[in-house]
Amino acid sequence: MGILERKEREREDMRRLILNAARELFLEQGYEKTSIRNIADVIEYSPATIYLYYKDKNELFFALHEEAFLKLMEELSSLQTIQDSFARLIEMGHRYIKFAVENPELYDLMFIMKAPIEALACRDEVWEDGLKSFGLLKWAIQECVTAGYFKNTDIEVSAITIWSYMHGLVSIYLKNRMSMFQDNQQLQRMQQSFVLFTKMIKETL
Amino acid sequence: MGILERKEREREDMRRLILNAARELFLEQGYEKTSIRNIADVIEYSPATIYLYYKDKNELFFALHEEAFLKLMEELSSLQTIQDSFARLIEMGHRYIKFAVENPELYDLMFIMKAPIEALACRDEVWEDGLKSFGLLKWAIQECVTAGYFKNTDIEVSAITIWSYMHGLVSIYLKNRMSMFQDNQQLQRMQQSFVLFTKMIKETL
DNA sequence: CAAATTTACTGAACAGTGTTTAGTAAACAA
DNA sequence: TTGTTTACTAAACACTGTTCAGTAAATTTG
Repeated sequence: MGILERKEREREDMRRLILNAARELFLEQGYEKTSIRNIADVIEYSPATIYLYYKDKNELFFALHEEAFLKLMEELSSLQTIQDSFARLIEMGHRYIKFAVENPELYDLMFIMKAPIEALACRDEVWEDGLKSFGLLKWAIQECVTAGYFKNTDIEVSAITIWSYMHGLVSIYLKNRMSMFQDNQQLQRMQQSFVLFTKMIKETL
Repeated sequence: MGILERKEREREDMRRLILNAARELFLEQGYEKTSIRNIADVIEYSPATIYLYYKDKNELFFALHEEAFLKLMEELSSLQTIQDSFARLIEMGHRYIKFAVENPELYDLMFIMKAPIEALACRDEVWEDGLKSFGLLKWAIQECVTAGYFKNTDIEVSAITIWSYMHGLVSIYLKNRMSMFQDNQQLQRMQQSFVLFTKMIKETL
């Protein structure tokens, strides 16, 4: 009975095909200007076909959101090689900013847009990707505590605080709310602020 | 020649009428589910009429965004009465969080959605509301420096850092990315984080 | 192998969206 | 009173996400 397996394979292939087209369009022209019909055009299938593989647009963008988390985790993976735990946390911050600036649409999908979270909600599942990356941050902080860099023991609260700062910084930038600075100064200001924040956590966490 | 003045008044009235309807619908059913046709229905005019008073949807939501800033500034106005400059800055933070939690749609409009900023961009004006409220934050920080609470003299960088943290905290919450905590714990965690952050800036800024 | 059934897909429709335009009726100016 | 401007709208355009009846091919059954 290899037929069922082949059909399952073909189904996965089709899901990939759709996802690849969706990603392409999404990344090159943004979420708002990407329609199911556009995606259907690219893969040369009818729009209705997409609904045989993804329940709705939210599910489709949830799948992309998962991919995005995979990419972020990949970019943070080589972090374990850094010995000093504080340096590691700082490098984690650098890469988080880099990821957000280089992949604004993916960042939006991961941490701002409703669509993926709505997809989760109506299947009432937990936000595993979020949990996992938040876990990584907590781990990095725990290591700093163990190494004696941080005294504060409530790692969860420390993690929220650090993540809030990081998310705020990049999303103010991504959503064009840094227009009080010249365009060419914005990234510089972010760097300056990041340096200040690292000093803050080093001295008081 | 009182006719021209009356017409101008009528024009303003109509803009108000549209804006009130838009605000009502927007606040009770969200941005995504509010259409020009819905607004037209409420005020009992044709959809096309709205376009005689607002260039497009972006302009309409820019007007609401301005209102929202007025409301935030109002909520922060009675702050000047607080004598101690550090206590004042902290209270400012409290009220910022309160505003965001109580007016999630307005907060979205002010700091996350593209629409209002796009309206600005295509008229190439500066983001005055943003500048003004950022100015208020800088003022509050300057007062803390003057009073000897803060040593750090780069107020602009301090302001970005504090605002980033505040914005991150509330927008993670508003965009439902705090699901790693039970629903009833989320606001508590935010408070705990805020307390930690106040300690951080008190000790190192 | 032929017939019956399942699977994969699509055209067309539904109910909406933002926006534009041609045309109309009322208000105003001459 | 005539001519012109103003305020408004019906209808259309080009879209959107989503559903569903119908079709043709693939697969299973007799």
